[in-house]
Amino acid sequence: MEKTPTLVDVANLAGTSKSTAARVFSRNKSTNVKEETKVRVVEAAQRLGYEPNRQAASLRSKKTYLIGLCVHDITNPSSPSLIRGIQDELELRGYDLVVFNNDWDPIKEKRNLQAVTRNQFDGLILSSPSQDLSIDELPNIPTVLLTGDNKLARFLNTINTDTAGGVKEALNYLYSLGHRRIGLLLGGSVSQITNRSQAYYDFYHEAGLKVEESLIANVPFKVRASETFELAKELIRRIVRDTNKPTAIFASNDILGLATLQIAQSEGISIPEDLSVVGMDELFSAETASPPLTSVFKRRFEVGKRAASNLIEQIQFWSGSPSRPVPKHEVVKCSLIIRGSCAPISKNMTA
Amino acid sequence: MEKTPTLVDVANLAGTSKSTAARVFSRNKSTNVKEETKVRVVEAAQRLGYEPNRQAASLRSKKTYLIGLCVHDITNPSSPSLIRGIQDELELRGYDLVVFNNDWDPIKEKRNLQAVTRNQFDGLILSSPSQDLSIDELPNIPTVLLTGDNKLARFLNTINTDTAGGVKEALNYLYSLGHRRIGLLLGGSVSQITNRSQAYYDFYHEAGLKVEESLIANVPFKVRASETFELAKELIRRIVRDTNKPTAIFASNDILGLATLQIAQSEGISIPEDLSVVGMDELFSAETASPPLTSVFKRRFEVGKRAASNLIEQIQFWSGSPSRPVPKHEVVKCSLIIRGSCAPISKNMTA
DNA sequence: GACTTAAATGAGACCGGTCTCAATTTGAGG
DNA sequence: CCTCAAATTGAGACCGGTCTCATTTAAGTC
Repeated sequence: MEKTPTLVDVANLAGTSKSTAARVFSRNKSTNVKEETKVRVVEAAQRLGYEPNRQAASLRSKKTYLIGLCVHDITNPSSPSLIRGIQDELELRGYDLVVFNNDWDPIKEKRNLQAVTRNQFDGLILSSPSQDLSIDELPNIPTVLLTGDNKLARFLNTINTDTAGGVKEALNYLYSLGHRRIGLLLGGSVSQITNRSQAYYDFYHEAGLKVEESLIANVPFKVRASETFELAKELIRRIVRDTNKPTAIFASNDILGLATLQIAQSEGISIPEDLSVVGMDELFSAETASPPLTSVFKRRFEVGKRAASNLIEQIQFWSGSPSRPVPKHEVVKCSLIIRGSCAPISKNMTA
Repeated sequence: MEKTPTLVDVANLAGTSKSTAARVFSRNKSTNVKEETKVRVVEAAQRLGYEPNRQAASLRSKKTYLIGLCVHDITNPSSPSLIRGIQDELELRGYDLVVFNNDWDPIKEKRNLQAVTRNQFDGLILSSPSQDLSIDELPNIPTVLLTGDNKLARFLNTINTDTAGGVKEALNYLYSLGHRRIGLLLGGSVSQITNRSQAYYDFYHEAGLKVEESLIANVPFKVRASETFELAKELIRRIVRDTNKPTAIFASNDILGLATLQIAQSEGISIPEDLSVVGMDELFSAETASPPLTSVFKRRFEVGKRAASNLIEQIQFWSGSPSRPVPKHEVVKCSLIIRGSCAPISKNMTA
């Protein structure tokens, strides 16, 4: 039927040249078009229902206004708020976002990066690429990395959560409630585990306490959250049944924290009276748990916003320069959300 | 500095014409290229690190291999698995997905639709557009609708969850456990509320029971899940303190179900001994709650997959025809996930 | 070997914008 | 009214593929 109108159609109707009409819709501010002409063009466009064709535009201008994001899995509870932060920031600047899942699979990761190149995206946000990804396997476009502990951090801007700080804040809080024997549940990737256990050791050292290795447990990583959850329950049951059990537990992610809550309840341990629990990640589940789980909030939304604005800045300044600029690294502080899963230590706990 | 190689570069290196080289990378299967030539071209491409430029391709072919998805909010707990289903199905067909949030705002919704047009997307999935959106405000491209109760359903293919069926299944289950006085918690959009309360009335009618209006409560809709959660708690507290309280509660979404769990616990009502609870939506939180919440699973992932494959089919068959085809409507059945929040009715409940 | 048909390749227009550069118009100043 | 710089406008190449159509080459057939 009637084909979609093009810029030429608009120009004809408005009685100007294609060039002038183009200037009306150009993103480039420095276009000089007489007010009267502009009005005529806009009206013509309106009448025809004209909408600029971005594919055509980007072919010449090399700008697609599309950004790629590679995460492990959008289904992972920490993804949505990150993505939302990115989207909100991008929307302000007129960019759209395409999300890819790599499912922790390096092969898939590379395929996704290829798609990024093929689609001529203007920028890329990498949530946590595999360690063996090298810089020249990346598309040569502005990029932001969301993990500090990756080799690529030597080349790319990073926005990173201060998890170590968050761990310390949580431990400090438990310490201030009188807890001295604090269990540590570790999980996730290797770097997450080392990072968090390091913070734990540091805290104990600074506090002048001795670490009891029996209080530390490591939950093997599983892709599916519910599998992790099941595994964690087994482990926690053991810890909690131990005669020598801790008075508090710091779970380095909310899944572990929630598992602790559930196990405790099924074992007849009441929380927070008999055991204090702190989680990390600030999932919605933490809020709805019974009791609501005190948790270290990683502010993924904020991370997303910062990543996006950092990226746009890069896009604006990088254009033309031959090699990547010197990378900058930003850190986002965590904050502790206190809810009902912790209590001061009581007599009957210090058996 | 060395600019990215183009098809012409590849053709030159391979010693063929641009046309022949193009055929090697064409998606169109019916391309006749001699095996030997093909190898030469592929090798040349490899050597140059050539990656086809999709913007250029789509300018002429009118195919962008991009699909748009409009949801309320990616942060909404039911979004991620839906999106993942769509992505997985699209990936198989070589399409990528751009997600837009409308935040329940018709203005934003229209802006998003404009972006869909501007970007020349090949297809569109509308999660739940506002009721006052008319068919000619939509981009004239293949579209799938994910709500059956919208005016647009007269024009568009829909994939819809059989929520009414799910409600009945849940009520049936409670009935089979001996429950006769089942509370109903309603929430969400108007259509969701009418839909589910209708199913509830139908069930009671078919079972030959009389509905007690005092057992039905309506939680006003809030954008933020945690606000809904707080509101719900107030309401539930009232129901549960009532001397004439129900023996079971069906919450028409998991947020309400979880709120029930939390309130019950804080009121000293133990679940499932004193009160059975069934939720709906199958959030991860339902699994991690204490006790784990029995819930009607809406299979959003499946919905997503079906929506995507339905859309692709449309794209393949619709091409060229002047007007939209006669819409087809698919329904995805719910399934009840039984966990620990329900028990058979006991003597002391039937006061 | 000539003839017919299918397979493979090449030429060049075309998609709908952007971008550069030249041409035209406008406005201030003298 | 004339001059000159600044503001507007117009012309047309260009981006990197796809698509159509013509041409060349290969494969059968008798």
